[in-house]
Amino acid sequence: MTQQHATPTLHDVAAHAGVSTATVSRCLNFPDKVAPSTRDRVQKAIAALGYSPNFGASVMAARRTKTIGAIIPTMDNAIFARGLQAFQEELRLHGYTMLVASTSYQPAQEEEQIRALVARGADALLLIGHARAPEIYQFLEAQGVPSLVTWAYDTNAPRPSVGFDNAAAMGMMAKAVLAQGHRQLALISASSASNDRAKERLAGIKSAMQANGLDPDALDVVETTYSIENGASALAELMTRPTPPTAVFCGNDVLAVGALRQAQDMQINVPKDVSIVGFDDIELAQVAYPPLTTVHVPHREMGRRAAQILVQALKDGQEMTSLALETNLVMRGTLGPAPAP
Amino acid sequence: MTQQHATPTLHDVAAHAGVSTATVSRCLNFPDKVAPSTRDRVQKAIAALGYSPNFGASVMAARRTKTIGAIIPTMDNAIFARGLQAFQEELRLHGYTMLVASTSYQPAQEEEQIRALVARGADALLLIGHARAPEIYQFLEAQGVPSLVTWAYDTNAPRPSVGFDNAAAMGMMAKAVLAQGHRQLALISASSASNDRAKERLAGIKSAMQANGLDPDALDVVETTYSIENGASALAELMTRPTPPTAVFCGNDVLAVGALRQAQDMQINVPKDVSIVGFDDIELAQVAYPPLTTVHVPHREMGRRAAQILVQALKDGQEMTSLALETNLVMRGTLGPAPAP
DNA sequence: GTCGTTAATGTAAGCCTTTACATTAGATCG
DNA sequence: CGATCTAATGTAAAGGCTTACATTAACGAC
Repeated sequence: MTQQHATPTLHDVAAHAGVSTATVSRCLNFPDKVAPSTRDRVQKAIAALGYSPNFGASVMAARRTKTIGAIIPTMDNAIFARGLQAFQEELRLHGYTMLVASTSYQPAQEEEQIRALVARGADALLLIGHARAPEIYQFLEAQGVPSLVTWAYDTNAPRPSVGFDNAAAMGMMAKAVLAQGHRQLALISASSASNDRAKERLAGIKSAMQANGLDPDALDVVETTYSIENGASALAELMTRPTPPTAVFCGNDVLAVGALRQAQDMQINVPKDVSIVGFDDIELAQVAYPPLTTVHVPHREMGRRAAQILVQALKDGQEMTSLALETNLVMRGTLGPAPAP
Repeated sequence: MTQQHATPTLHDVAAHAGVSTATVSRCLNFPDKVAPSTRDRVQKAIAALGYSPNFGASVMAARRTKTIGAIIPTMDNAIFARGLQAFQEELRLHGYTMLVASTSYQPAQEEEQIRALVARGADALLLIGHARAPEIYQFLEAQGVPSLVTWAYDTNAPRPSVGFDNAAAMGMMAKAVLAQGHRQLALISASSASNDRAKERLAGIKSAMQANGLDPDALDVVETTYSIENGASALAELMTRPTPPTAVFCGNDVLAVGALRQAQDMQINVPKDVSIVGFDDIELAQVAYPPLTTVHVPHREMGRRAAQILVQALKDGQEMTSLALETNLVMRGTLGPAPAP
């Protein structure tokens, strides 16, 4: 006749408080739909029994998990960390949980992860960049899972996004570089095939060149994967070409910092002999030596806003509207005037 | 009479394949418990209907979510990113999903997150460091949620952990520093009050000092929060004291890199005037200038192993056994001989 | 052929909440 | 005071899967 010590259920709470299960449930989900006195009683019962709702049951009954999935290329470097942290913090404020998955910049892995998170009950998804197969969007549509693209902003894209104009941001940087007299330009970039941010940034440079009367095709592009090592070897390659660049754009700060280190190793002075500029303004940038001139992206705000938009959409079922954020140049020590020929 | 296009259920698949729901379920969860021919038929039905199991229902029926929570102090810097990435990858291999939450190094927030993840149905938890209120462990015990501590290894601790001996690791570094003739030592560290890693690392230095006939109390400690900025101001403070240190230990690489930058700003040469050493060996370390001498921690392996241990424990219900990992010194450019007095 | 054994499959009882709808009790008003 | 309305609460039906247990089939051993 000993008391069972199974975890208490809604039922137990209801009995203890002398109300129906519906009332307890309402207390939990819509507190102001129940009379204060009843609410009190129920809350006491909950406390007394140490009740905590059963997640599975509530997911099943309510047909939502209060979970939002975020699918990012990588957690390995800091590019996405700060934005994601902000995203998660904001989500929490609204009672949502974040589920992260990473794809190592592989479209196939991304698709797999998207399906996995949807199967896992994600109520909505945060995606990086617009570029992906149309079937994926159809799939999400069919499953009724809203998705928000971030780290990019494109008025022409059919889907909502919160981010910044990668082309304009990099274009701004290109203008600054050109203003320093550089004419031999190079870019170390991620492969632009399946990465629309990379593609846009490249486009930004090219159009700035064009605006300055330069041939955009003269831009020397090395495509590689984002890593310090790869940034280093890309720079090595560039600097040993017949006509080495005097300014090197990098697709992000990680590459830039690698390039910077390589220049150092090769005894090439930055920015005297060659200028190197990055993109993102992550922590690395200010610590590099010389401190990296780069494009500042408001990662935290982007994450916060994305969360707000998503939660709002989930709440009212409305379409999401895109949001453009500002980027700006951070002039530090790695951009200087072009060396005299 | 149009075909309903509701999402198909197990039931539909069973009907389509001409088997019972139990068989379909088994096909999904224990494929080798069903005859190959049946399995084939079921798989075809699944494909034909585009069936995907309902997460909520399966959680409710199986009483597990196949989700493991990871609670880390922060995602903002790279300290935990790499280990977590490896943790997640390994988890995926076993069909588990990772749920992350961060605490900003606040014990209260950590407790909240632990409860949130458990409420959210986490089957197990990954925790950083041993130090937390006993009630939390009791709570986890009561809820039947296994937890594994990582980023620390302590034979004396009552709970399983996979990590490394923080005291020994930092002790090793201290020995190297002392061998360079340094006698005026300082430490920039996180508050050791609720951070056992910090406490252990401090202890490691002190015992090395003792072993060298130095008074451990002569160690000049500045406690602060992990950030580049704070590392910088801590160094500024230390270097303006009446007898500035000749060697500064840092609780992690983030602090060290901040200190390094500050030294630069103050025109203090590293390592000629002062040596600075870090801990963790994150990406930052090799990019700093001069490249940081630090303690290498096998983050990826730690994450991978933690995942394996946890999954195993979940599978067989056995107790977990601790695992100690090796750390090693990475001598780069920021540790040099003590300057002549 | 009979029995025991094992492998494959089926039956059906949960699992615990949410929520549409029904009911009841007060409050308001003509 | 009866009708109407609203707020608070109750009733009970899903919701889709897992799994203990039951059943059946197949195969050898005797």
